[in-house]
Amino acid sequence: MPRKTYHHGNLKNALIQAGIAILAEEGLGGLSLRKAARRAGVSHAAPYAHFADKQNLIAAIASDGHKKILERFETIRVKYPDNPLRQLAAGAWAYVKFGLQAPDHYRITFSGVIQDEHSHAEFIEYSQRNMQVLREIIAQCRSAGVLDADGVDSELQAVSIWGLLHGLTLLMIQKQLPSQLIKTCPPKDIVLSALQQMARISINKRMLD
Amino acid sequence: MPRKTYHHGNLKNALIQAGIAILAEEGLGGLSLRKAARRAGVSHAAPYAHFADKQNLIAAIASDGHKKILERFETIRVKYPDNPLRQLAAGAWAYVKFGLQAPDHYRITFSGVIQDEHSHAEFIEYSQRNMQVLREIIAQCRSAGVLDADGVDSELQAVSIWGLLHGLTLLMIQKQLPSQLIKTCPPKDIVLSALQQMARISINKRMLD
DNA sequence: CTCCAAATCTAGACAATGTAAAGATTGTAG
DNA sequence: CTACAATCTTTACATTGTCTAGATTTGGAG
Repeated sequence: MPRKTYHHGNLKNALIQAGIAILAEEGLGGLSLRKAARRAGVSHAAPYAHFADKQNLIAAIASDGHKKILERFETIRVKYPDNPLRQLAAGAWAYVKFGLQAPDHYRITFSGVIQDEHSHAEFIEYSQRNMQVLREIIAQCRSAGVLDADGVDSELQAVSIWGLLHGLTLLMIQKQLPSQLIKTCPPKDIVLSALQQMARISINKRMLD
Repeated sequence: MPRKTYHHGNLKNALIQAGIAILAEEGLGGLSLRKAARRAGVSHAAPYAHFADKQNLIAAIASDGHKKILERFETIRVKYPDNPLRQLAAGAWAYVKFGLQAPDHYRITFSGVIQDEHSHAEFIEYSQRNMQVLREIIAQCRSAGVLDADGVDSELQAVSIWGLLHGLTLLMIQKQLPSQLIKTCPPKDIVLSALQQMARISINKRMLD
């Protein structure tokens, strides 16, 4: 069905949503500017009024991924305001869960399309805020004495935990973990165990929710 | 310069090497079947005698990545035959270093192109052997008492360490770690710290080599 | 050695894609 | 109301993945 108005009205956002939908239905390989334009009901060159090139659409989709992760973090922080350890546990699981629920959206979010520090300001912004949230949670855990400092710089601790979660998420998404393990051990248990090994914290499965 | 013989002689391998070279020079986005064919000095359809489609060339390149990582592991194992802890430390760093030296080769190796378990037998083979090596090193560390078992299933321990290294490698490759940290802390220190946090092992920087 | 089938390579074609250019339509600031 | 800027369409072109038909070469059966 063709549009009534010549102008779409909200094309930029429609293209981002179309892109996310394509990722969900057809995966990374199915994403194209023209297909997104078709879904939004505009001509194949219309996107160029809003995105300089395909990379910029991808950057916008990646920003949206970071934003969604950030929202989940914020939700958890207000849910357990005075329990930083639970924030850490639940936040970690929420992060991984986003990856499992929207695998290709997650992958594109961390696909490393953004090299230039100056372009894609929104992406940089959200990405840094996510890192900042993790830093804060870890700082609070340390202050509360529920997370070992152990002479480890807290920045290095944050980066290590993030790296761990990121790596496991990708390996799970891409089915690269030993099939033996996958059959006997649900993702949640893998994350729980990994977190305990890394941070030596006393958490249980319930605290991931 | 055109070939002398009608038949290339070793086209399959030449295409793989061409692909790896393209990855090094132009990155993931620059890789195309036709470009690889051009480099090998054959027509654009010649690759189809050796690879059913582009995915199969990618799978072959990914297999090569796994093979190179495996070779590094083996080298380290014969270098420190009776020091499993050092095998773990040096192996971990060798893994990350491969990612830093050949970022896009590393990325394509773990890009998750292989979904079907039955196709791409070579990839599955190498991938499993890499996992097996890590398992063995960890088992030896445990037996030698230089790595805490701590009630953690050894498969989960292996997967966690792998996830950690994989995640950190990607974040470093894609420059997604806080720029503040990058400026003050070389990759080697990041890996060393992460390993110590995860496995609570007593290793120093020298042992990574 | 001969000859044929299989393996390998070329040439040509097609659809999909990213993207540039030129022009049409619409919203809006003055 | 009008001129300008933003938005959108149409047309066009190069690149790419992949298919088909045919040419060349190789290896092995007889």
